[in-house]
Amino acid sequence: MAVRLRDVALAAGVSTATVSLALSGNPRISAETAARVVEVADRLGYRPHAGARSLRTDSTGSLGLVVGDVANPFFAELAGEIQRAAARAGFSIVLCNCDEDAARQDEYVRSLLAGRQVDGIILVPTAALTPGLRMAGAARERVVFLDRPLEVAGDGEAERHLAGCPVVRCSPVRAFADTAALLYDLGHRRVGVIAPPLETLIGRERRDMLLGALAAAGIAADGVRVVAGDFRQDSGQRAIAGLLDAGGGPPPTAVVALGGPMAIGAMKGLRAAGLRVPAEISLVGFDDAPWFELFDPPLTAIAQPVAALAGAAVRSMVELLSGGPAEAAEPIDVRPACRLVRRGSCAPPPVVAADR
Amino acid sequence: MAVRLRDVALAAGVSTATVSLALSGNPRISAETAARVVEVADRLGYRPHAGARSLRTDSTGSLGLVVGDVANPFFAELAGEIQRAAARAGFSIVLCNCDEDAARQDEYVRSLLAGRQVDGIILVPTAALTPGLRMAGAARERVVFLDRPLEVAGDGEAERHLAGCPVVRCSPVRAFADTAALLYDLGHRRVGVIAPPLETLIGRERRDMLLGALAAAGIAADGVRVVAGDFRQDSGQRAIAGLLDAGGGPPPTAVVALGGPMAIGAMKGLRAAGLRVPAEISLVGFDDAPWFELFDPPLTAIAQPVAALAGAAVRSMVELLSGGPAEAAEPIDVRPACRLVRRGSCAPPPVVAADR
DNA sequence: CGCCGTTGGTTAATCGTTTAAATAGTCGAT
DNA sequence: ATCGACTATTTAAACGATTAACCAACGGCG
Repeated sequence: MAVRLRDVALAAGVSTATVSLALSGNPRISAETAARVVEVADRLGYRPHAGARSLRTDSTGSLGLVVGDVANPFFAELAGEIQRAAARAGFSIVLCNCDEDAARQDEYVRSLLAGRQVDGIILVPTAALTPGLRMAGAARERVVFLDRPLEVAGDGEAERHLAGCPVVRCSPVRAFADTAALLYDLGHRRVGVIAPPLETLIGRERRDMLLGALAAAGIAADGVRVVAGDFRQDSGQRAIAGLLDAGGGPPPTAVVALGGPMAIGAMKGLRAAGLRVPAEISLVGFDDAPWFELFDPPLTAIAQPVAALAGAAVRSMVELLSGGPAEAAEPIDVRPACRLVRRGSCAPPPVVAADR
Repeated sequence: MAVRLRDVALAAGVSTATVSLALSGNPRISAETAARVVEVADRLGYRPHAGARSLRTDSTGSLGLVVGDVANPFFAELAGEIQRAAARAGFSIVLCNCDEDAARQDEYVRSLLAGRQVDGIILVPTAALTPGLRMAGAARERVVFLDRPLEVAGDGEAERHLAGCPVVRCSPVRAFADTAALLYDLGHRRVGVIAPPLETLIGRERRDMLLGALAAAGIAADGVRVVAGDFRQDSGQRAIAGLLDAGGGPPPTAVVALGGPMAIGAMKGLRAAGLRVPAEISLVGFDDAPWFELFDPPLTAIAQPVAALAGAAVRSMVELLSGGPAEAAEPIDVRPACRLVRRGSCAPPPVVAADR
């Protein structure tokens, strides 16, 4: 049923070695023979048995992609772009949803890598340094971190190596500065921040960057209130409650949600709380989607250059696989950077609530 | 570096055969030996080399998932659910975006299957019967069609077999009836339909089912106007133009878009045309998303039971792989069926435009 | 003529598992 | 003691591709 190398060899009247070499374009095979072999091969519809090849060469031509959940629109777009970029580079993608769960994430990277199911893994890490990742780093495994940098705690052997895994992301500092300026100019002085989990580096990093930007723009630190979510939509919704009725001073007049689905949750939360956006409270999201413009109100959000990110990730992976620098030191900051796309969800704070 | 079966055998003081048998739970191995082997195996962190296993058993433990584009929210959700269901069944998923392009789709099914990269393919077919699919069907390949049934033109050998591939979907008739009733009751008598490509069976099927429902509800056939899209967002937007200024009678007072992203496009198109939804024109989409409720207005749409669909698809695949009926005749209609989720995008037609 | 280099190809070993077939050991019955 | 009939384990043969090592044929050259 299946046509094997041997069948092609038989049909072309040469040895299997010749077929293999010819198909891989080895110059030791004469042009005529090569041509004949190729012709026969695709007349028979020959495709090399992936397993056999993988056994022999210890490489599979596929990459693992481990994300929180493809249903998250940011990941969906990312997955699409990565698959396309990978296909162009001759790789296929095996998709894994870890549901933002560290244990599941670990299990996926371990089993994909250890079982030689893939040549490498592109990982959008969900959590801080877990045992599995630590091991992967220590073993100099083929992992590229995407979008979220990973914490390197301590300075043991394992950590040093883990740090060596390439990290691909893009800088939000400019977009944060724009956001801060926008909010300040509109008159906001109290802003709520829905951050990613603060146990993770990315959580603290985004928070700190945003806080820095707000401060630089002139919004006093004691005007900002931070609550952490877990990247999921629900956590965004819950966070709104926390932001709104936490004891102490008056509630924020603007909220920025620092992770895709959390912004959607926030919008639902705000609506549930009976607050009108942007008349009574402004909202900025992170990770854009084309249909945000159809929201009520159209959601202002910080967009990541997804295609560029995806391209850089697979490029980085390919390089890593072809013996690139295992000790790649600095995160690769992809250009173009994140950018703020202004839509309708930001407006001046209500007069009664605005101080000064 | 990598720990092989032999390493485990050595460490446990038995032969490789014993290890293999023990790990697969073969009762011919004594309980004590088995226990020892298992213990050693996971102390060493042994994972079988996927390629080697695949070579020997001619099965890979992975399934191909070929869709139009994961960035399409319906596919994104589907992909997530399928990956989870597959994981539960012990399969991993290799993801392929064919960008709603028939040639690319063909290429993916051919290369995945012929190269034994996957055991089977779950396919949301993008087009009518293509040569590649015809061959796949003829060769009794491991393919399950999902969501969109496939046209079986002619009655040659190839077609008969292709028809044998299982088809998993869910019936929209109830939801269509509800839609028709809703529109009728609101007073609509002229409705525009944005259909999938009419060269495809799914396109004609959805159109005909909807038209039937509209007629049954009392909306005369000459009141409905159909224009086809290609499932992509842009085509929905363009379709609106076609629906609106096509010569002849007055424009529709309601539009139903029969495919995910096309509804979003339609909404953009309507807005671009300066029409207010639902005051001036009503809109119903197909394929729901949780954030449709945040749209302006909240988009009424027909939801497919995605998780059920995904579950049925992998179940069907597993059954097929374990020697199920290759001649599986009828499409498997998944329960629960599609259902109409009413939100704010439908209202009575404007009085001036409403006839009678 | 004999030797060498080159060109174009083949032989055979190998990758890590699985599994049919062979083998050793044990026990009971004769 | 001998012969099955088990049981637990091992031996060895695949699976299909890649590739190092080998070889034949042919010219050119001293």
